[in-house]
Amino acid sequence: MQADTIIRALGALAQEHRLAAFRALVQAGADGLSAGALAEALQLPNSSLSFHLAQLTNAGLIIQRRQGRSLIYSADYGAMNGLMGYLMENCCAGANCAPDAICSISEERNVA
Amino acid sequence: MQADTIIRALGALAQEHRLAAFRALVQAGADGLSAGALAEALQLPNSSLSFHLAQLTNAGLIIQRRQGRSLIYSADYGAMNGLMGYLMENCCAGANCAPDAICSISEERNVA
DNA sequence: AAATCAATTCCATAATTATGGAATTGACGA
DNA sequence: TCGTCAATTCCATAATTATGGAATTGATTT
Repeated sequence: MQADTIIRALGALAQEHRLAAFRALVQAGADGLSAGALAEALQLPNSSLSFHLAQLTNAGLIIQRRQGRSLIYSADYGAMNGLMGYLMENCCAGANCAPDAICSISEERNVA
Repeated sequence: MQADTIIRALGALAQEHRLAAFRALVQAGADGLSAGALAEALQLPNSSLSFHLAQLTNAGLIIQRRQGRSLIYSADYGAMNGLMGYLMENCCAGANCAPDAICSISEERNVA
């Protein structure tokens, strides 16, 4: 995974409304949520939400599909995997991990 | 964990030089690296690196300690755990996870 | 206490990012 | 094909963030 892709993903998540939107989608699972439902849930003007959803989409974190007049968004779990794996790559140089380190988990994830 | 804390952490990581610095520290493990060693490794002016290290410290992602004239930085693995757990909280509403979802891993982490 | 070295803070400039009302695009039902 | 609804794009304004040279702070050696 490219550093640039990772930075876009992190930047996309580093914003109050986008973080809230992403988490709502993570929790919604495969069914996803419409833009309208998200705007309602987050109490945001449509144009603002649309801007934020575009950022998340551009960063590859969420996926858009059309259903009638609505656009349905859902989280891309594969992208999340990649993001976390990248952050933990070669954690502790592969050894001497502190007890609270998560290297073992990141390795598990990288294998998958 | 607070949303605001998470946003600061993500924002701190969403920058080329800070992401590189953080990863170098993750890979360095508990020994850490001095500011000078990092500046050398990343080919950055001291003042710029200092600015970025302050952001990472403020976000709680890295820890500073003094060793003689040098300041040694190291990654805070606990903060990373918290960050990832937060992003995956209630993933898929606890059920129906897609095959590529990482819910099981995030639960494992939340328990720890 | 003076010289030196590591690193930070200060500061002005440059660049990027967020906001929301108004206009527009695309899809559906009568 | 007209009216309506869902959502996006446009755009000007406001706010935040990055950069690096020069000055400063703190710690060490002689």
